[in-house]
Amino acid sequence: MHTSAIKPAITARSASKQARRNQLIKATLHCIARKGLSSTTMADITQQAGLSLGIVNLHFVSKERLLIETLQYVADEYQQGLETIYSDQTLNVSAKIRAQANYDFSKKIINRDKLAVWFAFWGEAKARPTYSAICAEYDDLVARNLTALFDNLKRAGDYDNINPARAARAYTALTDGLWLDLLISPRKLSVTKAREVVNDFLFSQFPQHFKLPTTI
Amino acid sequence: MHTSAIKPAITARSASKQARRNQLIKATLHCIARKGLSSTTMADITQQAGLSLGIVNLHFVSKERLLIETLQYVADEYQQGLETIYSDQTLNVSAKIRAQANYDFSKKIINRDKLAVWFAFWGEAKARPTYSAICAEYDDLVARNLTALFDNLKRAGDYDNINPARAARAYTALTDGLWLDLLISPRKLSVTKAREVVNDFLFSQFPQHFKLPTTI
DNA sequence: GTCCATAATGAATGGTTATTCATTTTCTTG
DNA sequence: CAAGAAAATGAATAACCATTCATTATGGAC
Repeated sequence: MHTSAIKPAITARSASKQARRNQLIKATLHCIARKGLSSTTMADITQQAGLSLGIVNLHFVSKERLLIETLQYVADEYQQGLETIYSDQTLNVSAKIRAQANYDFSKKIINRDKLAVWFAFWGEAKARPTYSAICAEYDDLVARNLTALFDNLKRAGDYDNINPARAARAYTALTDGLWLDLLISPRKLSVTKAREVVNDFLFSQFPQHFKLPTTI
Repeated sequence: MHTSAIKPAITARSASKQARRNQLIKATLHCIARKGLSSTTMADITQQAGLSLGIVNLHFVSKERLLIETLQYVADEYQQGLETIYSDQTLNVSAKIRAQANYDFSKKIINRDKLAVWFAFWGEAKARPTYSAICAEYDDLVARNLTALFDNLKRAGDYDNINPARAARAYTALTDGLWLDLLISPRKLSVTKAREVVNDFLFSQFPQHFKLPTTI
């Protein structure tokens, strides 16, 4: 009763706090996707969450902090998915690359709402160092791991002309650019087509390890 | 005296009006790059231009209109440069592609201020159809022309595996992504490196028409 | 030089929005 | 159940900002 009573109380309390924070972050995501970063207000967010106006300041101190934690949330989610792939011992090198390509264009990562949030923050990044710091961090993870994977493939095949670091740069730039296209002109570019573009790229760099997409 | 006096007066007047508009657009560009789209105010813009507070409403009716015309200005500038290349009769197909690649990473196009402006608007694009319409328009121009150029190369060489439309998509996505990288982490990616990535890509797609970059 | 049309100014206005905090509600503990 | 702490509320506040418009400056025509 004595000692055991303390811990549940603390956990229950902090758990509920974390739940509220997540609830507000989710609401923020939704609002940014619908209205854009610049015209999302505290009233929008709290209404979307079904809570009262003062709640954000109670849990996040300020709007700016909430926005930062929202970006961090999306970045963390993406990063975790990738780390699961990178650390999966059952996958060989090319399977890992394929897994990342699938992941990068999976429903979890690229619904238009999440894309809108990414680009909303990227748009403000130059003016706000905190935003670019968060973005740069995940960029680094991808660059390091992909370079290592490509380097492995290079040793495994006949790929004298390949520069692994540059190929990794190209891959991330390619996916970022395709995401942008999916956001801006979804009528012109479908997810299926975007996948084909990535597959083309991988095949052109490592023809011994990736298949040529079915339709030319 | 009679008839000749009318014309100069009109031109002088309208020229001065256009000059004021351009002055304000330039100031807007500068402010967005420094402070971000969301925290650029009318006071910022007019101060930057060295003019009075009411001037924007006089020349552009509203802030929103000024922003739209600012985006249009940057988009037009980019588009004009490209059209000059596409219509240059002295260049053959691969020279045109090389010219575009040079142009896309020239000082005129990618100073960080202009990149910041592009991405600021892209960030708001989902929530504001007017923005995405302007962006989509230039996207289309590039897609059509590059596809045609790649198609030409395909006929000229031994490129059975190439899908010209997809290669064009890949090129634009690649450059968009590299621009983003240059904006977010300029410490990690230099313009020189970005150019190498693009050259690698062109070589990998059309090895008979582009040179392998010097350093692997 | 005078007049007048046009351009520019910036103080005042009104609408919007983040933040605060006194009050109320909810939940835990004994 | 009582009491008290923690969480939540939302009306009030204060800051900010786009827009307006009465007033002033400018420059060309005669």
